[in-house]
Amino acid sequence: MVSIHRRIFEDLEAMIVSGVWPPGYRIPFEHELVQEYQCSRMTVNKALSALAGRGMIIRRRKVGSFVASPQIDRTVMDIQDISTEAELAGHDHSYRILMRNIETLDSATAAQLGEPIGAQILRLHCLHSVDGKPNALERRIIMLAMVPSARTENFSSVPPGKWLLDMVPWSKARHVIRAVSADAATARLLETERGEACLTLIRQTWQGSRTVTYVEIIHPGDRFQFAGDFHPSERGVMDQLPRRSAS
Amino acid sequence: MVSIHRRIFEDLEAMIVSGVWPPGYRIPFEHELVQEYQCSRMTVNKALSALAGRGMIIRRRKVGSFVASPQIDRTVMDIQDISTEAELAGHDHSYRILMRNIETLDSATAAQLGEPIGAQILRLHCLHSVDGKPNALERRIIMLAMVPSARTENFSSVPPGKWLLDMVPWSKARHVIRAVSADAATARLLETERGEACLTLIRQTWQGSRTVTYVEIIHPGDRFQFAGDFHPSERGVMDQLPRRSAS
DNA sequence: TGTATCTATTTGTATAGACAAAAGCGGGTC
DNA sequence: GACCCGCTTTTGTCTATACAAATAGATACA
Repeated sequence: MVSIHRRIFEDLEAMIVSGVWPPGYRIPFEHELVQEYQCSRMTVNKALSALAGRGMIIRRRKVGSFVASPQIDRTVMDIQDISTEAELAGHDHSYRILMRNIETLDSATAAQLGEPIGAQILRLHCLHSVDGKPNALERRIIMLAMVPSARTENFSSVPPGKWLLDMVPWSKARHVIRAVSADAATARLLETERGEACLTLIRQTWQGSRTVTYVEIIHPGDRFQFAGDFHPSERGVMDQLPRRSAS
Repeated sequence: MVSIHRRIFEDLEAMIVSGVWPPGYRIPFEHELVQEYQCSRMTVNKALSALAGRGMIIRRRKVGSFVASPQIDRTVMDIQDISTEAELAGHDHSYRILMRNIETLDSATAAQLGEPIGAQILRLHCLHSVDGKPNALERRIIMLAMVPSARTENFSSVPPGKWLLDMVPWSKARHVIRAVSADAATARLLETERGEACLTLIRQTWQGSRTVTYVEIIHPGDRFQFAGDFHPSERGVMDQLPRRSAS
C-alpha cells in the first residue's frame, strides 16, 4: 500500500530520471495533478516539495515547476570501510597490526592535521588482505584526547576503522584521493613493484572542530578503484522505512 | 520573513549538526514542538518530514524521532570540468586537440561501453594545460547518434567537455577513479616520467539507457587530487537503536 | 511463566479551506 | 516607446480536523 503523495513523487521522478521529461520541461501544474490523481492540493504539494527539496525540480510562482539540470560536477562516491566492503562482496578479509605506538604530535604532522603540537596520539599501521592477497596499507592517527578508550584497545578482533565508527560520534569528514608511486617499503608490504601506481585515500574525521582521526589507506593500483554513480534520484534520501523490532 | 516550518527545520538542524543533540538523541515529540512554536501539528510535521527525508533523523511511530548516525561510506566528490575548475581557481587554462576522428565502434570498445558494434562515434584526444603546464590528457568518445551536431563541431573555441554539457541533456553519469602508471606516450604528452603514477577519471554519461559520451581523463599524480567533504545534509538513513532520551 | 489482547501514544496520511507572495500580462497614461 | 497599476495565475504557507498504522507497555488469562 503506497501513499498517494509517494506515488505522485515516484511517477514524476520516473519521468525525470528516464529523460522523458528533459531538463527545462515544465511539469504539470498542481491543479492538473490534483485532477489526475483525484486528491487534494496539499497532497500534490507534498510530492512536489519533496522533488524540489531534492533539487530535481525548480518551482516558480505564477510560472510553474520545471525539471532541473543535473550538476555533473558532483558525484556520490561509495568509500567504505575495507572490511565491510570485502564482506559485502563476499570476499574473505583479514588484517594484521604492523605498528601501534603512543606518540606526541610533531610540528609537521600537527600542521597537516590542524591540531596543536604535542597532543597525544595513537599511531597505527595495519595491513589489510582480501582473499589472502594484500589489498591496502592503512596508516592511521587517532587523537587520544578525543578517543581515550583507544589507549587500551589492541584491535585484535575488530579493525581500527570499524572500531572507531562504532565507538566515536563524528560530525564531519573530508576525503582526498591521490595517485602515488609505491616506495620500497610500501611495495614490499603490498607485494607489488616499487614505483607501481597506488591509489591513496586520505580521510580526516572531525567532531565539531577537533580531529578524531586521520588515516591514509594505500591501495595497489592494479587491484583497486573507486566508483560512483550519479543520477537525479541519488541527490538525497527518501526511503525511510520503519525499523523492524528485534524479537 | 522565514516560514515557521523552515525555522523549526533550521533550529533542529543546528542542534544536530553542532552535536548538541548527538546520534541517538530523542528529539522532542511533535506535540511538544507544537507547544513550543505555537503552530499546528502539520507545520511541525512538515519540518520533521524534511529532516527525515534528508536522513538526519529516524522517525518511529509510538516511539519518537531520533538523530541518525551519519554514514561514513558515502561522500560527495567535486568532479568538475577541467576548464571550469581551472577558471574557478583563478588559473589560466588552455587546450589543444590532438586527434579528431570519426570511426565505428570496434567490438572491444562496444562491449566496454555497452553499445552496439559499428555505431558511429567521434573519437577525440585533447591535451589540457593549466598555467602553461600539461595537466590532463582527455580521451573521449562521443556517440554521434546521440549528438549529431558533434559531427561538424571542431571544438576550437570551447573544449569538448563544456560543449557537451551545454548541448546535450543527460540523465545518469558514472565515475570511476583509478591509479595507473604512465606509458611512454602519455608521459611524453604530460611532460612527466614514464611509469609515473597517474590519477585517471573515467566518466560515462547516459541519456535514458543510451551512452552519450565516454571519457578518460588522465592527470599526472604529482599535480592532481580529488577531494570531497561530507555534508551533514547528505546523510543516509541508518537503522539504529535509540540511545538517550530527552527529559 | 508465558501468551494473547487491549490501550495509549506517536507518527503517517489526507482533506478542505484560507490567505499570502511572486510574477507574468495587459491596459492605460504620458 | 517607457512606466505604472491592477488582474490573474501559480506556488507557498498555515490551520483544524480526521482517521489510519505501528507499537511499547499494561493487563488479563491460560
